[in-house]
Amino acid sequence: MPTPRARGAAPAAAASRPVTMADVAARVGVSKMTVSRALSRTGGEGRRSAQLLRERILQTCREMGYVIDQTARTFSTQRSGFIAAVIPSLNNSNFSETAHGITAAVEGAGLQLLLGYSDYRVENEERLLRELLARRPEGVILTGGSHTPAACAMLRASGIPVVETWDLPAQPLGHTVGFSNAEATASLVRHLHAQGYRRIAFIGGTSNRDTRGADRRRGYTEAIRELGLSEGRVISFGQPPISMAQGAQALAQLLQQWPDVDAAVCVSDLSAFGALAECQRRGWAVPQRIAIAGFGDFEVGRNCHPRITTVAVDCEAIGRAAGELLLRAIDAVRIGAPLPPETVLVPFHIEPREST
Amino acid sequence: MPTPRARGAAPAAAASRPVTMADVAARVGVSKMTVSRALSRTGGEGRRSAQLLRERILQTCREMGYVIDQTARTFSTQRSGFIAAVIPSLNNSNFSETAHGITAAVEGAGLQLLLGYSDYRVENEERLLRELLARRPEGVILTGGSHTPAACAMLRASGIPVVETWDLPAQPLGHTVGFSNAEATASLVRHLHAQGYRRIAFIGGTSNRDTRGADRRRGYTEAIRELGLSEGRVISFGQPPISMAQGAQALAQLLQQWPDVDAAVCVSDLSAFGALAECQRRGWAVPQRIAIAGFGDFEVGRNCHPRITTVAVDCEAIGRAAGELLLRAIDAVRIGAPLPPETVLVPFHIEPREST
DNA sequence: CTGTTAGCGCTTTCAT
DNA sequence: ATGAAAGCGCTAACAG
Repeated sequence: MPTPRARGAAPAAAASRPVTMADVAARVGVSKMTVSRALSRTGGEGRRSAQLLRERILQTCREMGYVIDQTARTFSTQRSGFIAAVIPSLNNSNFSETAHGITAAVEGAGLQLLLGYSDYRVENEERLLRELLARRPEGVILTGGSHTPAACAMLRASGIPVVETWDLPAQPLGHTVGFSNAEATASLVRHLHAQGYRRIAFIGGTSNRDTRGADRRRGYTEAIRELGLSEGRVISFGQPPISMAQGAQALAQLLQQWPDVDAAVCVSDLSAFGALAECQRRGWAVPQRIAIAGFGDFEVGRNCHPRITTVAVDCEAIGRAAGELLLRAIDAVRIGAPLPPETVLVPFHIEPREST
Repeated sequence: MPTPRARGAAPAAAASRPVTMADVAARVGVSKMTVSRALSRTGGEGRRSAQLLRERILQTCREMGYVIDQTARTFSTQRSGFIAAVIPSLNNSNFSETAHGITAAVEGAGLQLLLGYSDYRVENEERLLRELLARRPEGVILTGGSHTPAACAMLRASGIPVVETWDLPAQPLGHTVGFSNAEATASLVRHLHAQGYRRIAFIGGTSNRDTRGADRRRGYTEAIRELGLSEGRVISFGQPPISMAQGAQALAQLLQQWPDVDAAVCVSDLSAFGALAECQRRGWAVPQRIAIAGFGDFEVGRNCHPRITTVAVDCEAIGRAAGELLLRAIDAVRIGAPLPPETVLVPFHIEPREST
């Protein structure tokens, strides 16, 4: 049945309006439903004549340059076929590896990953989430456990499964895949203590914008206290994302304020590398004059000289686990039996290198 | 008008079905249209009573955790409200800055950016594009000028504006925002020549997966020839994304194969940094024993010691220009007067630092 | 200013 | 195995 407005039958010309399923059906001389079924059926058995018809339909689609309208399909089936993930920053190998892991986990299930980044701000996360949820993702993966009340409300109202990653929130919104940033940093401090370091400082951000950073500082403080070391050697710089340049600045400030310091634990490998480079610029031997440790096992820390002792986390595994958990949760919702909240702990380990 | 299936009126309980506009309308006691208008109208003048009603509607939306169904809206208006961009890699500050620039340019126009990454493979790009185009983006931004024939066909058939970035393709699909990677690398070689270097090598990838890398190598070769320097000093390593570790390996190979080399031009700052660290490990002074230059002005090259001479490109400007151009093209299509193909050249410059 | 009606392109359901 | 009708949630167009 041709629609009122004229639709070009030209094979692949940039039509003013895209070709619809009805156009294809009209051309083949069948109903829309037959085309719909030909496109969705995976290629079943059927009669010989049906097989041929199906082939003819697919061929016609190709000829006409027809691409199924996923927006209409989504609308009709109430299944968008994608999941949303919000990460703090694109330009951070930890999070981009996590995104890879998510992709790997969900692509087999025919779901697409839609990515957004918050620049480490919960307000941005809220805005992003509003836009993302408006497109009806089948599930959401978040980084960290800190969100605005409005964001939490939207997430709850959406009724879709949520996985929080990279952290162990006290009150999870749904499922969790992560580790204790505080515990990991405390392990690192204990490792340095075992190596003989006693005047250990911490270099990190000030704000609570980066809650993982704050957790790491807390882990440092707790370990220092527990080991009976002298406290208070904490240098704070500005807002995340923590940069190499900030690490360099912080190191300069650190050595001016506490010249006796013998080791610096940095909130990430990026700031650790900045601190390391600053030492090289000043001619201070690392680790002889001062030891430097980081967090996250970034490429730069594995490849610089000396290489940086760090806390290694399997970022891609976080993504894979989050993706798999979300998949199970989505299936569970679909059959009407929501999954009770689960927590997956991912392991971390200290990677001793030449910088300490 | 309540729909057949029961819908919980509970404020923010995890409803099995998301709240719809009809639910909100029923709660407020108006029609769907009034809610629709209250949500879409920017906040005009109107009567005092209408103002109050609008406020009450918005408040009810908030209370009920209502999020507009963008899929239905898209379907109804035939405007998806998003643009798609494909970048080679997430974990590359050049491309993530470009993505930032795109976001900055389009968010004012009420468009959302949907990001995909191809891992430097045109086949991945094609697959991604198929899924993206099925969701009816209003425009597409691509990285580079190399795509599969099928991808080009889909793009053309979609009839939506396309911008290619980071390159100057010989046969653009639509609009272009970029610079000549070959010319930029040639400039760098001429800069090194002016500094007195004569036995200049190139470290880069082998494959044509990274066409920008291949262009840079071509620029190197042309400049070497033009300057009458000795040719052939090219070390190639594996597949992109080019890594720091590959740069280190390549440097070792380079010095073994051509011990007389006095400068190395690397395909990116990442491989340049790997090469630099390898020199430090071997105790070879940079730039005295060998000078090292990179491409892209990455954070690591600005912060390491010595800092790396590089070709600086304003990546965010590429994104902004691409976003603005796409916006104009989308508007032009909407009024039925497609924009003729445009090309925007973004500037680059040599950033001399201590590594040369 | 507000309500009513009629689709957007597809799939589901039921009939043939 | 195929077709016809209904409807997913929203908005454009028109009526009041």
